[in-house]
Amino acid sequence: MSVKHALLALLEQEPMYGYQLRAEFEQRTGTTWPLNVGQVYTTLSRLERDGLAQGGGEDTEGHVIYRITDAGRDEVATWFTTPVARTQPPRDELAIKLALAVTVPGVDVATVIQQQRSATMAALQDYTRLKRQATGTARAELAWSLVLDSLVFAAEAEVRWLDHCEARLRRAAAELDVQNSRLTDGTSSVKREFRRSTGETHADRTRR
Amino acid sequence: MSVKHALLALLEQEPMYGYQLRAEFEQRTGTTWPLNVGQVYTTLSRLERDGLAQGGGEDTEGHVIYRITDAGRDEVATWFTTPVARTQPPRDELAIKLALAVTVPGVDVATVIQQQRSATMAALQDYTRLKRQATGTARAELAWSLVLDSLVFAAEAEVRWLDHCEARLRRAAAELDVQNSRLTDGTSSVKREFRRSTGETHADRTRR
DNA sequence: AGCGACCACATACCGGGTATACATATCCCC
DNA sequence: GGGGATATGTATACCCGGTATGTGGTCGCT
Repeated sequence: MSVKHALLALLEQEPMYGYQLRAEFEQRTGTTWPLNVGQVYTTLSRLERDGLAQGGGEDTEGHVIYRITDAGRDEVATWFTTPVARTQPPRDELAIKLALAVTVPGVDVATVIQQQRSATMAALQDYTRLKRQATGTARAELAWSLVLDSLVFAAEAEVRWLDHCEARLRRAAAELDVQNSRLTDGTSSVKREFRRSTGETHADRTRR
Repeated sequence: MSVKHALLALLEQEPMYGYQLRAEFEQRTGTTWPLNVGQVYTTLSRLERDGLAQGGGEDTEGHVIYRITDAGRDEVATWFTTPVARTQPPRDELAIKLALAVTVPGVDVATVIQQQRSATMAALQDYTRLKRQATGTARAELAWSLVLDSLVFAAEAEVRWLDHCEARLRRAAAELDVQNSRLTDGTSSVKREFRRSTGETHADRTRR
């Protein structure tokens, strides 16, 4: 949903055509998330379908110009005033991977963690190198710089989390070994135990 | 791609049927990311199409059992040994939102930041409340606990980043005001300046 | 004239994700 | 014991995000 609202926000500033929207989006985010032109056009047609934008008029050079509607302006306003929901965070590939690595036997979790930390720290190096280039004071430069900072903060948190995981796994190693033998001789009993222990039903889960 | 590999990893442990795969996945992640059953079946059919898993046999109760293939085992192994790429990070809605809020005139950035911080800190409260419930020592409990920690670390980093943004915006306020007048009287010149300054071409961007 | 780049728009296609249909089985309760 | 709510289990339709590709036009270069 972020691309849809971002395009709307750009259209609120000024009517634009598709190609221009992509350029403006990438300028502001420093091409951190390159935006495929095709997605711009499909998104625009959906915006038009939903009555949030309206395209058709041509400018002096024959471009198909899209302009925001009143409903679209409302949508942008609520987007900016409503915080992004943290109740259903997007799937985190790394967290899923580690959760599986811990629970599936025969996976060398320590190595997984170490390799990931190396990769993330390498990414951090790239970010700090890029930061040296983003020293302008223009609004777009500032925005890009903030986006970069967000990547840095996220990567640093990831490294800290990996360290934390290592520590917890080391600490729990002894207990886990005990638990281990209980797990291996009866997988189905474990499963039943899980189902019984969570009062939650299938319908509860599908309903939300 | 994370769901696909997660299901494969579960199948490596033991042949399973669709419904069971969902239960196992949610047990390990503590229903942090509820998994729609439909996605399990579509993913399984894609896995079968790609030769990574193979289903058809029925168990004693008539369930459609899927089992991993050798190619699937290879896929899981490479998944666990290859770190998740940070070169093209997934789109961060909040970062995009702030980048737009900063560059589009007429948006109260300070309020956006404050409201987001409140929401994120509320989420943090929920996480710590949940953490008190996850005190078991079983493998699945440990995995869920680690997933929760990852959410906590990410949320904390987000709050820190928001503080950081506030500070930078305050510091740059004076310069921005100067820049402001230059921006408002010639948007197209800014655009041209951007295009000229980045040596990168459209083809470069689409090619990668 | 021909080649290659860039600009601009449009569409096909795929995978992730949700909602829903449909069929059994179980359980509770009047 | 019949019936409604609930749970299990599989399958499919649909939408959206995202990528790749097709088509046509302009400009500059050799």
